[in-house]
Amino acid sequence: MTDNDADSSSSGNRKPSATIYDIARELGLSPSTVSRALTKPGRVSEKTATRIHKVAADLGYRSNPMARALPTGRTRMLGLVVSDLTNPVFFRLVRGAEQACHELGYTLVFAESQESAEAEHGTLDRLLPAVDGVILAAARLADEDISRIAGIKDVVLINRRIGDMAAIVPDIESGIAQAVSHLADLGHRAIAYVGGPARSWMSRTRGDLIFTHAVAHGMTYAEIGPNDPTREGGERALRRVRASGATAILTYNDIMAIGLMRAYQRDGAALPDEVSVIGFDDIFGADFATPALSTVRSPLDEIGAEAVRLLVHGLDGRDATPPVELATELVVRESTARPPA
Amino acid sequence: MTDNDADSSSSGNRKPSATIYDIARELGLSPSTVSRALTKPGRVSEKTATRIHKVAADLGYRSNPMARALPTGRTRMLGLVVSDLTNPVFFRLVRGAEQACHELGYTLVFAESQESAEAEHGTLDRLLPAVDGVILAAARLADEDISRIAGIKDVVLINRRIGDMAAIVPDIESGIAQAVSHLADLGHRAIAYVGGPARSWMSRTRGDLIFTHAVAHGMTYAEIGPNDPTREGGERALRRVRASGATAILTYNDIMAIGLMRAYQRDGAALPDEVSVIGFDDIFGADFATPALSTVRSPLDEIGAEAVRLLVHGLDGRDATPPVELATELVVRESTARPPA
DNA sequence: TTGTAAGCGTTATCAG
DNA sequence: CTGATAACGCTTACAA
Repeated sequence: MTDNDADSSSSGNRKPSATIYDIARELGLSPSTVSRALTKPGRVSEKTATRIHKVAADLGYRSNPMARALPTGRTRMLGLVVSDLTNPVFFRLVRGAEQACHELGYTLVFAESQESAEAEHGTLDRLLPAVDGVILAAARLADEDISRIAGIKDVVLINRRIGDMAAIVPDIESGIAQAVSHLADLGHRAIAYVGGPARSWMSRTRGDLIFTHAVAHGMTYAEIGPNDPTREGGERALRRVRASGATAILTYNDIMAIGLMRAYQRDGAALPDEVSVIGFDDIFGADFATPALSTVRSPLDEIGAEAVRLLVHGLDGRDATPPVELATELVVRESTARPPA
Repeated sequence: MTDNDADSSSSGNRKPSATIYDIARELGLSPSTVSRALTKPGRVSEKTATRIHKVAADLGYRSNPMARALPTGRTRMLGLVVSDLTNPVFFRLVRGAEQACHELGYTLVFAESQESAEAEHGTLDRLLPAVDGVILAAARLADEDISRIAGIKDVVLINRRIGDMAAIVPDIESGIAQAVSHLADLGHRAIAYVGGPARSWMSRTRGDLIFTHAVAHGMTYAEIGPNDPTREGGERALRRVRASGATAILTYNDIMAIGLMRAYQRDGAALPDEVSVIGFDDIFGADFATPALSTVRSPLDEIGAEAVRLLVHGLDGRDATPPVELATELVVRESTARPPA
């Protein structure tokens, strides 16, 4: 059996990758010296260190993260849990998180947690033992599930607060204030908020803030929901939205806004002349919807990155830096206009 | 309850999770028996097996994947490498892959490989030792880089062929045939293809196929590219597209199509009256662009899932099932019409 | 500065 | 059917 690596079936007999033992043997050193040279700069003589690095490179040595994780208890992997992989909101989040991980030398692992029941036996349970900590961007997960997870691993929440758990939440009020005064300036007097899932902390918070600002502007406020945070959710809300008599609608997120607009248009309504709509997040595609969607933009990438930093900060035992308040802002596009006369 | 779980800083003194030793001690058994009971059904007496499972549940035991990976050499993790996390094409791919992983008891890990240089030192190198195999959906990765990776771990390619490496590629011809005859039926005589990155196997393949079918229909064919596979790439192609004199445009992907349409519209062109455009993939948002984009749809979810199945199939030493040919199909929406008279 | 040896949680081999 | 015992690749006291 000669070393046939060029075998067509890629699986099978691949030569095992080099270990610190191979390097040690090659150099007549002890494995521990090699280990030190590779991980603890300065704790090994300059000379041997360079020799070791050279051989390591020659052998194409890569440290085995599993083997390293055993004695240290640290895998240098982080989990990111989202509620729906298909929701484009998460992609900028993922992006930011992935980049921060990269900078910090961590690897990102994903999971989708459709419902809390799923969380019990699903991917999450397989994921948890493999990571050092978890970032939770799963609006639909129940508080109890999250507490359970927090009892096992370090957790950072995104867009949600539970007690004093570490969390990254942008300053939503800034964007909402802008949105509501924008609407007021246009002459709207009646606002409706199409909410998301009942469980969603963020949906409630947005609703409350919109309410406060609407009232401050002497506007009327109606809340419609809970709804699925999906396009269909937005579409299905149409009748109740119409019934509210509002001329300006804010939805829990952009997808719902897009769904709602589609439903209006199918109904023969002219947008934005008949109603103004504003979404949240500024997801991919918001700008090429028709009309282009005005929205309260969240700095999703930074949120993802900050969550990672906060998490590894905590992991390193450093004091959890108080979460930076990231600003949100209104992006005015074409879905808002004066109310009908 | 002295169990002070409600400690404000979540990090710190978490109680170490139970091991098979804990279970063994509790029951006066040997660890190996516990291990068997938990992994090899039937190789342990019914009675002890149930006792073990009970205690395991009571103790909240989760097997440690790192520890398991060491003796077995298998981490039960799969890597998914994409070239741009921000590209919505990947959403559905990821979705499908994640689900298949879930079913097979694997965990999915992600990496973004912007360029091959990056692949050398970046996330990929940290990822590789941690996974059993990799799915490559990175059109921009050079063949050599891929070969290098294939020399280390099992690889399955997506939307690309290199030699006889395992790959999942849908039957693009079916969709292209439909697209081109659709255009021919509408009366178009001149087609242009706005290609993607020079390195992209898929871009070339699509171009070649379009060419063949265009000629077969007695149409004129022009190729424009290479271009960035982004919205900007599509926008920037406008002048050259116009210069081609084509009345029907196919672009390498949907985002470029959307970019191109925007550029046309900014230029004052009426779509689809002036030109028809067709994209590829049917990404999120294609249907709410204006005009709603006609596109050659790929079964991205299934592609992702099939890639995973093929990969773990190979991992298990079973003969790599010949990749199923998944069909593509034209989705006609509003971006195609008769050419101007 | 370097080497020795123990141990991390599991699986696998071999006896009993 | 069950129990010792030796790996797996790495880190980390503790010694030299």
